Amino acid sequence: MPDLDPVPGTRADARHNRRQLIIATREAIAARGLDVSSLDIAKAAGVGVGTLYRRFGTKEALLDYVVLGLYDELLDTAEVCLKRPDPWDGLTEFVMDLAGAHRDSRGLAEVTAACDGPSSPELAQRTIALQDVVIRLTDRAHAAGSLRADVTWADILICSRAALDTDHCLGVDAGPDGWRRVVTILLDGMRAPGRTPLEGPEPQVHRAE
Amino acid sequence: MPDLDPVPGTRADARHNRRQLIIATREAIAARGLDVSSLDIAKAAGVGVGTLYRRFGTKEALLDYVVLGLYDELLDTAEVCLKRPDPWDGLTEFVMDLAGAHRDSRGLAEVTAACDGPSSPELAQRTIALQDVVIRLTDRAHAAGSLRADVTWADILICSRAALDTDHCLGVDAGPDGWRRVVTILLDGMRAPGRTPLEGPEPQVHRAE
DNA sequence: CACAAGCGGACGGCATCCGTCCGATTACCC
DNA sequence: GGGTAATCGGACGGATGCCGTCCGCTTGTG
Repeated sequence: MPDLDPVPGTRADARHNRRQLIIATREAIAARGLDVSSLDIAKAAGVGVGTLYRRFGTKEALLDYVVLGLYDELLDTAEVCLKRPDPWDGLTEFVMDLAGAHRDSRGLAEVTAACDGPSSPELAQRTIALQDVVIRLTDRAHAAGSLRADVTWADILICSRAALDTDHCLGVDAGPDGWRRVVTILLDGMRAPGRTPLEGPEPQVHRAE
Repeated sequence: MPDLDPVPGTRADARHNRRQLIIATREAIAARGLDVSSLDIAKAAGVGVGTLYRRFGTKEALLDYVVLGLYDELLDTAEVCLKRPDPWDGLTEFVMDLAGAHRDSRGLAEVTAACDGPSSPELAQRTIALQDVVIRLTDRAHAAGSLRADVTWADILICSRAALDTDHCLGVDAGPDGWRRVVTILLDGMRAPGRTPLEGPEPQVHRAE
């Protein structure tokens, strides 16, 4: 959780409020997505809306800052997975983690789904870094022969969103960890050798240059 | 598309407007979900809001009627799948169809995800009927030995929501039919014999009695 | 202890939505 | 073809929600 405060000349209460705002924003976008009201965030942080705008200038800026933190955590996890001795273990762990992160924060899920590319240069940089790690994870698993050949790294990313909305269906309740069953089934379907050939075009990449 | 008009004594223009409203509502909730404004629906139908309320009494009533139609279509597809000679083919076709239906109508996806049970007795009846067909589809596939034993019929329902939000992730674009790749991978993961055991509790059922 | 920095939340302005109501229009029956 | 009752469109009142500012009061700090 990035809490270093970039404005060291501020008073102690201001720093404290800044932190509370970040924490509250994290929780708010996790639960309700990016469409949170300034008032909700401020209330949850125990401050007035004025303080939010004084500390961050814009609601937008606050959200950007928090989302960037989430991306950085994602990168950390990904690099841990890359260090696993078994390529398949590393890949599956990553997919499970990314799926979990998406589920843990609706706001994060909304940002990774943005089809017009990242909103800020910082986010674009993290996106590319994440893509690179996923490519390496996938290459390793392909080389080891544990991942079916027709599954691309882009499929891996797409599939890690599959557990997003799988809590209920037609009266069935998957329970709090039900999404893990879905991801497990998916991963089994990805193991080499594949059985049903994947048809249609592979997912395409828009690299933000 | 259910268009029989339940109020035969009405004038021709009234019947026509009623139909237009139903069509417009279908398209509106497909694209934007259940949270559509009366004005949007009326505009798309080429009528005034007054007509909407005159024909259906409530926005709620109009939505209910349209959703019920979607459920009935779902039931028809399901029963077609049940008639396929190969149990595995029938099951996979159903999962693909249900996933597609969820994707085709955001409104339908919102209704099937309702965790507090169906809102109307009519919907509850359709829900149970659908569950019954899925149970039979699953039993057949289990009996034939083509579906791994630890996948339950409830898993089938849950998994048919997995393709709901899989269009983009971190700059990757799955394309218009990309979701089919996800479902295909899932179905491969469901084939007997399973490889990674499914842990955790099975999805639970809330039968609306 | 003085005072600058910081605080809370009321506020004006804007957008959206619901469901009603009424003057104008039109389908249908004779 | 004409009279009439059914129907229509959309303006409207009332309600809600959100943004970002502004100002009188509070508080940390040198």
